[in-house]
Amino acid sequence: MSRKGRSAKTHEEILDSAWDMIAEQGADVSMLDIAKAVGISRQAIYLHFGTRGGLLMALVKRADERYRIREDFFEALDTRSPAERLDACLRVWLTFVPKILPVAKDLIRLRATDPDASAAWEDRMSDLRSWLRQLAESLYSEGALASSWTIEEATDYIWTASSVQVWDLLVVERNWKQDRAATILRESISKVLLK
Amino acid sequence: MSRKGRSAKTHEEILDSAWDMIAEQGADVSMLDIAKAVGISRQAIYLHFGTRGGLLMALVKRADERYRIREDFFEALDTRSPAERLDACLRVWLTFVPKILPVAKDLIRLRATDPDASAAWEDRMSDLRSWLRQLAESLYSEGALASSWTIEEATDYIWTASSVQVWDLLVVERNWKQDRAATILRESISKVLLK
DNA sequence: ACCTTTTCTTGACACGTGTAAAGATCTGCA
DNA sequence: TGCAGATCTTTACACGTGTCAAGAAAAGGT
Repeated sequence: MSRKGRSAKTHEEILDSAWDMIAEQGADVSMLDIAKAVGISRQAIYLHFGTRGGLLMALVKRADERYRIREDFFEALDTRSPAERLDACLRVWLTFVPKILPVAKDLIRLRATDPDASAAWEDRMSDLRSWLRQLAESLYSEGALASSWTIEEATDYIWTASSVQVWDLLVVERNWKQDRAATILRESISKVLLK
Repeated sequence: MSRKGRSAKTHEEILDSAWDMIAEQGADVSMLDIAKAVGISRQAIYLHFGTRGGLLMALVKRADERYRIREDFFEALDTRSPAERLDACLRVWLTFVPKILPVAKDLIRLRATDPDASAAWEDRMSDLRSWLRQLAESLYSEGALASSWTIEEATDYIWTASSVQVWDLLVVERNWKQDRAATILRESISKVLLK
């Protein structure tokens, strides 16, 4: 957990404050702002999380566990009908995306300048893609995938079309309601991939 | 052009160097790096472009004009058959996207912290959406749009699905070849939108 | 050649991230 | 109680963006 010999209490307090503040103000929140809110020094945060990217990554991973994204996804992966399986998996993921949106956006922004943040995010995306690959494989092996798709391309397509970036464009930039965005993304991905 | 009483020669030299350096190293290029390459002081760049976001925006706008994106798009908009029209417009746009990708990515990154960059980019995206809206309108009025789509939603969907962000995910993150990415995006957008 | 205006440079500052080292404080335990 | 180690603070620095003001240098006209 990258906090060699650090207080678990302070650790959690930082995460709690940071989550709330970033949800409200995004990239405008400085490390000093978060430190002040917790009542500690700026450097204490660096001792706990290394960099801003490290803090954001810890927030994402905590959310992963709290919302049981992995468990819910694999439960959806059990759905029998291919079409319903794709729909169920996308429902799970698209329910999770808005929850981590502010933190994930800032993390994506930092990837350009923070190699550690970049590696950690890529690692997590690699996991997500392995789940989506299983989904694509199951669709393929049951003959549900439209003929022109390979498993790899289908995986990448789902990954892209249901990404944080796409969600941000529709919901934040274009003010789509969350339900509407989720519905259209699920329907359009199904239409593109399935026979 | 935001360069009240500044040398046009220096202005162009900055743009030339910045374009090349950002194409190669993206966000790693500092304003000082660019200044050194041109042989001027860091502050001279700020006198010409205000901020890093201003410089990037000037690069994007110069590319808009050089590659005649607007003209080419409206020429494609003249295509008679609805399906071919959508395809032609997407071809034009998706040919342009990779050209501005490095600069656009950095600009998108800066939006979170630079209000001017944010406003300028949003302004440009507003133009693009007005073009896409005309495309969506023409498809709608000729009955080519699948029944569930409104003009506004179709516009936003095309805008999102053919965005710089989506291109980046497929081509940069997932190493898709440009042709393959363009083809799949064109085909999938057509499949989703058209009857 | 001279003077003026335009253009660019220099140096300084505020604020952000990230790193390092030294000192203070708090905690558990003998 | 008092020590030792863990934890946090303080101070300082390097580098980035962005802004400001004073001055040098180049360009132009007369």
